[in-house]
Amino acid sequence: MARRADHSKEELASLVVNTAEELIAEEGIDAFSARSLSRAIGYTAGTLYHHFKDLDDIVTQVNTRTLVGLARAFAEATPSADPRQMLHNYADAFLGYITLKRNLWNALFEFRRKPDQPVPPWYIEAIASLIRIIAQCFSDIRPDLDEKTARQSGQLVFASIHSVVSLDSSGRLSLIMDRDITKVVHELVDMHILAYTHRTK
Amino acid sequence: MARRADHSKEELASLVVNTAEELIAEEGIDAFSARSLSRAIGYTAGTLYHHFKDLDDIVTQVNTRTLVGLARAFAEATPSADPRQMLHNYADAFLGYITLKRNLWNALFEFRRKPDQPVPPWYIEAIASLIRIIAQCFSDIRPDLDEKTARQSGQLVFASIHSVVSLDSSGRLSLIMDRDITKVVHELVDMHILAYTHRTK
DNA sequence: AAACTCCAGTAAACGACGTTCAATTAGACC
DNA sequence: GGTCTAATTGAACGTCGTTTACTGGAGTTT
Repeated sequence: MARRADHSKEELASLVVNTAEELIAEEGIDAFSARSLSRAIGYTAGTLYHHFKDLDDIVTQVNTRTLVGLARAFAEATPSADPRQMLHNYADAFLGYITLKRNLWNALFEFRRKPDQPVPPWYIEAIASLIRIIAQCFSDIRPDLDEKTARQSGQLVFASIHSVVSLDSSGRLSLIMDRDITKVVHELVDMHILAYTHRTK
Repeated sequence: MARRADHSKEELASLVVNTAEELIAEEGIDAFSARSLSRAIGYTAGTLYHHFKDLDDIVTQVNTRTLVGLARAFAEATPSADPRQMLHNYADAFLGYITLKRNLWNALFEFRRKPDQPVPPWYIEAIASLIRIIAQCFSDIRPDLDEKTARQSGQLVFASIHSVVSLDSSGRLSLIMDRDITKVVHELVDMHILAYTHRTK
């Protein structure tokens, strides 16, 4: 078994989170456990609890990375002067990212934290910053509408797309429709653009 | 412990499903287990496996009831000659039903069946019949568009609303927005109507 | 260099989980 | 009453997250 000389406190902490990320990415959140993680890093399960509050703590750190990665994917989306096209480009960035990191993305929303456990605030802030980017496109489409309306549309399109993609990832989209997720997402984007374009207030 | 004289095979089967439904409705799917169920009916856990293949089997039967109940809620939605109003009425029926049966509704989508386990076909058919009802409203709004377009819009609005409601039920809608689910759902309906009304093809 | 303190890490345990199975036992039939 | 069958049990298996008493090596003090 590994001894403390092998890794400093910080090294071990990042070893744990890195390995957790790999395991979840490869095997999915269902196959992830305290014992499989500790086995993978060459320590026993108890050690994890000296460095992290619980498994939730570890998964949350992995999830944070996943969210940061999505923000980067957004930042690297193909630029376009047309806000409508830009919304589609963000959709492609989103689709590309979650396709690449399917299991990690699912972990973000499938991992069941124990009840009452509040969502860490930077989760919310990370998502809010993505929605701000989307809302800006809506503002560009109809500059006459106020900022709140654009933000709400951004939230709606984000929630809709996220949800449909989640359904797809968990294999349940086929309960509702037998169509390609990429097509569905872009159709949703078109739908939101069309509705926003024709809004009266 | 209960003996076989207490319940016939059929009585016991329905006792199991009834009790499972009650337990899930009251405590949520997370608190539901083979042992808690068997304790509630006065048998041991092993007995469950003589009458059902596994827990999945039992939960699936409960879920089927939930879907049937939703179909009834749709059928009992306030009628309206205006297809746009009717879509909102269906949305209200949906919201009312899942508010009433929150935990059962969550069980439908949160219960993790083991991998590769195919979704029972009548699940899909039950949902398809709901979507047909919605698609009819879209057909009435724009009779000039073909049936396939209406059906796809029906699927899209169903998926969007279902997803947003799921996010809300699992407490994760607040990750994205801080708004009342009823408002959001009706706004989504309006948006889909607006977009459908202005479709070009 | 020996003694001492401290704490990272271990192994074992706890109480849960889904599921299986040999043994028992109650009811049905002859 | 005896025999057969099938329902039911209780213990067991291997899993899970988490806690805990103990150990032994590293760093510090004498």
